[in-house]
Formats: sequence, C-alpha cells, structure tokens
Amino acid sequence: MADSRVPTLKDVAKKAGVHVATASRALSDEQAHLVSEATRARVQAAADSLGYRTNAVAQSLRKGTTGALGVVVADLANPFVVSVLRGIEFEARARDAMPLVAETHDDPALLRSVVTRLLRNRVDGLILSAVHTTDEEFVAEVESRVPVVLAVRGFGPQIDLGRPDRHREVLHDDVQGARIAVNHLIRLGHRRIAQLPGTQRISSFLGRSDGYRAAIAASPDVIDVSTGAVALEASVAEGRRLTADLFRQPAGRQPTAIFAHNDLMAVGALDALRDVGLRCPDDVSIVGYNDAPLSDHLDPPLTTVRLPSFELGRHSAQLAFSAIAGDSPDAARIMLAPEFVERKSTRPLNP
Amino acid sequence: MADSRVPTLKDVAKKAGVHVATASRALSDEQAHLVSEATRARVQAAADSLGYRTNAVAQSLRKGTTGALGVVVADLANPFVVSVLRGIEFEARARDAMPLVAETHDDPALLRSVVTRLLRNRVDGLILSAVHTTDEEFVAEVESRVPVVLAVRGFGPQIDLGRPDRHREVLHDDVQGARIAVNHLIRLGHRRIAQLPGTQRISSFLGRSDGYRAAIAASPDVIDVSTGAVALEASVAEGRRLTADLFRQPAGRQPTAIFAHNDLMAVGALDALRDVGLRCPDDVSIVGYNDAPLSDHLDPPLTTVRLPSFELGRHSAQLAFSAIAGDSPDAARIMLAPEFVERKSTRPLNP
DNA sequence: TTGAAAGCGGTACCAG
DNA sequence: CTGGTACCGCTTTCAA
Repeated sequence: MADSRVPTLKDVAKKAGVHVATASRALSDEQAHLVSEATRARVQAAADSLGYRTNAVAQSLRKGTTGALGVVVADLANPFVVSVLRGIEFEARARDAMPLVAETHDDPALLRSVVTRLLRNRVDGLILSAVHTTDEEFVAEVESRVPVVLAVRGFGPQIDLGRPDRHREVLHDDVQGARIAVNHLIRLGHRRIAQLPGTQRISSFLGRSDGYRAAIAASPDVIDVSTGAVALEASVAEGRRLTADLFRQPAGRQPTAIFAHNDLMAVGALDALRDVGLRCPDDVSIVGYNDAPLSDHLDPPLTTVRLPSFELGRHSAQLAFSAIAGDSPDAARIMLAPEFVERKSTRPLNP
Repeated sequence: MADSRVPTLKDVAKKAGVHVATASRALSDEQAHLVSEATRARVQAAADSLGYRTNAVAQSLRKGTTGALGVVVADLANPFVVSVLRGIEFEARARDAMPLVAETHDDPALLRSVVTRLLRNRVDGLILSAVHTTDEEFVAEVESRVPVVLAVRGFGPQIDLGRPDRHREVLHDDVQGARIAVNHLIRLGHRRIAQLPGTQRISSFLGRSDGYRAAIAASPDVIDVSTGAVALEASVAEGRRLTADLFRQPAGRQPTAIFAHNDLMAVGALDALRDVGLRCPDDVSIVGYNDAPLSDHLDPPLTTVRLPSFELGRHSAQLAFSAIAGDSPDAARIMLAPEFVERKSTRPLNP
C-alpha cells in the first residue's frame, strides 16, 4: 500500500536513456513527431513499465491552462440538472477537458465561495447554472477574470426583449413554456386559474410567472386567482402549502386549473387537493414543469413541460469552450424551446 | 472582459513592498505568526486591492498535495448517489477539501478512464462508488498509488463473513435489507415469491440476491418462482420486462409477491402488472429498494428499503481523509443498517 | 522578522 | 532529432 514515490518524467527519461525534454516530446501527441520513432517507442515503454502518469498539476502550471471547466449548479438532486451536466460532460470529453462540479443549494454565499474556489483552481472557464437575479454584479466581476457562460438561469426577465445581452447565456424559453401550458388550460375551458410560483430571484421562475401572466392577460374572460404567495423552495411541501391556501379562498376565487412552476410543486398540489376532497383531473387540472422522472407514473400521470436539458448542457459547453479558445463574442444568447407533454392531470372543465 | 493578467504573489509582494516569501507567509494562516502584524496587514491590503487569489495549481505542485478528493460514482441521476455525494461534500467542506466527481455509467472502461484522469490530477485520495466485482485487480493497483475507499459497493459477496477485509469500504447491509423485505412478505402470508435482480457484477445486487435467497431458504414452505433472468440495468423498462416474464409462467409459478432490487424496477413491475390485468397490492405485493423520491407518491405508494446514504457518504469521506492523513488501517469495513419502509404496495396474501 | 534561493514536475525555446 | 535551460507561481529551508 505504500506509495514508493510516484514516478516523474525524469524517472522515465533516465530509464529510457534520454533527456527529460525528449521524454516530454515523446509522450506529447502534438510534439511526438519531433522525435524519432525509435526513441518515442523507448520512452513509451519506459513510461509504461514505471506506470508513469503525467502530473497534471505541473503541466497546468507550466502551460498556464488546466483543461478544467468549472460548473456551478444549484441542486444535484434535480434530475434536470444532471441532464444538463451530462450535456456538458459530453462536450468536455470530446475535448479531453474535465468538468469540476460544485453545488450551491441556492445559497448566494455558497455561490461566491464555490466560484472562488474554482477560480483558485484556475479553471479555464465557468458555466454558471445557479445564479440569482441579484448576483449580476458578482458575476460581472468573475467575467472579467475568466470566460463565463450562464446556463438555464440568466439575470433579466426573459420577456424584456429590449434588454441588451450582457453575458453569454444558454437558456430555455420559460415565458414560452408557461404560455403554452396556460393556453392549454384556457383552451380546455378553464376560467379560474392559479399559479404556484417559485422564487422570483431565479430567472426561470420569473420567466414562468411572466409567461403565465401574459397568457392570462391575453384572455379577457380568464381570471388569475393566485394568492400572490411564492414558494420558498420548489418542493412538494411548498406546493402543498400554496395549494391549500388557494382553496381557503371564497368559492368564486378557487381555481379549476393550476400551473405549478415545477413537478414537485405539482405533486404537492395533488396532495393538497386530496386533503380537501378534490380530485385531479376531475375537479381540478394541474400542469407541472420539468418532466421529472416518474412524473409519468404518478396518480394521475402529470401533464408537464419538458426542457431540452442535455442539449442545453451541450450548447453551454460549446459556448464556454469557444470563449476559452477566444473565438466567441462577449455576449450571446441561445434560447431553446420547451416541449409540452400532455398526460392525464389536465382535462376539459366540467360543464 | 479582457484578463489583463491574473495577479500573482509577486505582484502582491511588490505592491506591499516586501519579498514574495514574506507575502506568502503573511497570507498563510499557519505561517502568518512569523510575520509582523504591520506587514501582514499591508500584504493583505495589497492582495485585496489586486483581487489576488492563490494559484492552487502552483501551491499544489509545491506542497505535493492538492486537497482534492476524487469521487467516482456510477450514475448521478440516482438520487441515492447524490445523497452520498452530499455526505462526502459535508466532510470535505469541513476540511477545506474539494471533491472531484466523475461518473462511469457502469462502464468498466469509463471507470478506468476517469480514475486515470483523477490520478493524473493528483487527487489526495479516492472514493470509489462505482466498482464492479470484476474490478478488484484494477482497484488493487490504484490502491498502491493513493488511499482508496470503496463506498456502497465492494467486491466479495457480503454474506461471506470469512472473507478478510482487503480494502477500506463503507457499505450498507444489502443482505440484511433484502432479508427484512422478504421476511416481511413471508410474514404477510406469501408463499410464491420472486425477485427482480440487478446485475450480479454489482455487489449491492449480489448482496440483495443473497439476502433474498437466505430468507426464502429459511422458510421451507415458501418457494422462489423467479425466472433466473437478471436485469441488464436497474430501470423501469427492465423491471417491466422481467415481471412480464414472471407471469408467462404456469399459474403455480406465478408470484403473489415480488422483491425488486430497486424502486425503478418496482415501478416497472407495477406497469407489467397493469398490463396483465393484475392489481397491486390486491393481487400482487411489491417491495422496492432505495426509497427513491416520489416513490411515496406512486400508485400505490411503494413499500421499500431506505439506505443511510448521507451518513454513508460522511463515513466514506472520514475514512478517506484519515487514510490520507496516514492514520487509518489499510483495510476496514463499515457496514450501515438499512431501514424498512412499509407503505401501500404490500398487503397480506388473499385467502 | 525578513530576504535569498532552491525546487516541485513539467514544457518550450534555443542551440547544436 | 536531441540536449540544455529557463521558468510557470508558490512554499520552505537557511541565513542574516
């Protein structure tokens, strides 16, 4: 179990009877052509027999680049996030880069702390998927140090088209997703609709709120019976709480359809409905967001909005790597379209 | 957006009017006492004004230790894995260490590739939570280079108590978990029982099979009507396939209770039951494993086995860090107890 | 208490 | 095609 010292390039060179510089060239794909095939093979053999592995730390110090890409996410327990990560990993692997993943739990202090750590580790670039709208100043400062791509979440409201792009960002269209979901409910005949909004510090939820309100506003005979309360976190418990509050309102303000800002809250809504003796979809229709795993196996299977998470990850990484390579503008916005998934938790309004 | 060059310690020293060595001491918690308070403050001020951040790459090269802990998992989409990760993160944070997480998707080639990459990056230690029973030779070699802890999965069958510990491992007791689950079914009166086994290359599933068989063997009037087929992956689709096969057997070999090796397969079993017109739990009882999110919101809510995932992560990290510090034996086994969670997918056998 | 200098393990430029 | 050498940014003896 002892280490017996990890072999260095010097050991390899000695064993192969060449200078370290030669050994370095022999083992480098880009420089191997500068070396005679015979010595290259000899060095390779020496390296293999010693179990030599390049010290990436030394290599990074010398090269001034680490091949590491910092990735900051809010919550790994969110399957959507994992899918984004895999898109990033896919692109990273193709470039032999290494994603360093850190989690913030949506704590602004933790965001600063993990970004700082990543920066100390000299990541070549950063993909931030955990920003709050209040983090723009901090991020701007980070951007002055290293290429940054915002994924999933941005700063401004998406609906504000006049706002110039100040960052590189890859988002999905939450305004559009919410609009589709709510229009679906309206088309089914629902006239009293409520939303279960996530915190408005997160642009995704901000966008969904905007889309929700836009859809309602476009239909004069539809009223928004939301309580105005916002979920402290996008959880089952909060969805349940918010929904329970909805049904404490007078009958004329009780919704026949609910738009939840994510599937977990939709599940909480399902619970709350059961609590007050209402059934879904018979009495109340529910739409979720994100298409979480098993949401097709709930009772009833959940109508929801699916996001192109893997592709979003890929685009984010592509943008990051091209920024690192220096051939990318300082600001860019890629907006991906959501997909509506109709299942059994929505149905036409009872006559 | 330009970098304008990242400030180094030399820049800080120059600005503070001291030698780099002094600056280094001033900024180091352990050495700051060697420096006069006045200069320490001056250096700190210079560092702050320049936005200096220690170059962890250079620091690691010089110190010979990176403060990084490699963590290799099979599947980030498995919420249980995320919980283990958080336990690790918790301990790492307490030591100001940085987990580097890599995923294998249960591909042995990928395991080798990610471990190699982690080793090149000179992680101080490694937590492996993605090994197959066939990886022992490879892992032994890795252990000769760096402290390794096996988490969740080990090599031998857990039931083989005579087998000496050859590694550091932190496992949960799968034999016991399966035994409890199956005994529960037996106590409910079920006499024809089947399991839906995951691949036996993974010690967790191997242990669950062993526990399953042990429980059956201990009850002479109970018969195992499993087909012998094994899931290619622990997914809904495979659970469904295996269960469908179960009900293609003659009536006398059709189970009234099923033990699935994880919750996803249990969900697949639920699907298959519906396909053949059977109901759960009325006709067939089902037990899952892992207590996945939302398994309490399925139809019916799933009886399952919960694992102490966060604690498992913590123990793994503690063991890893003490091994890194050099005060830990080369072999050790920590075995954590599972917890049975009874919900609605199991009930007494119909008379 | 501070400065000088060596060196961690590579890479790349310059000679030969 | 190969060797010599400087240096990436930091830490750490050793002297002063």
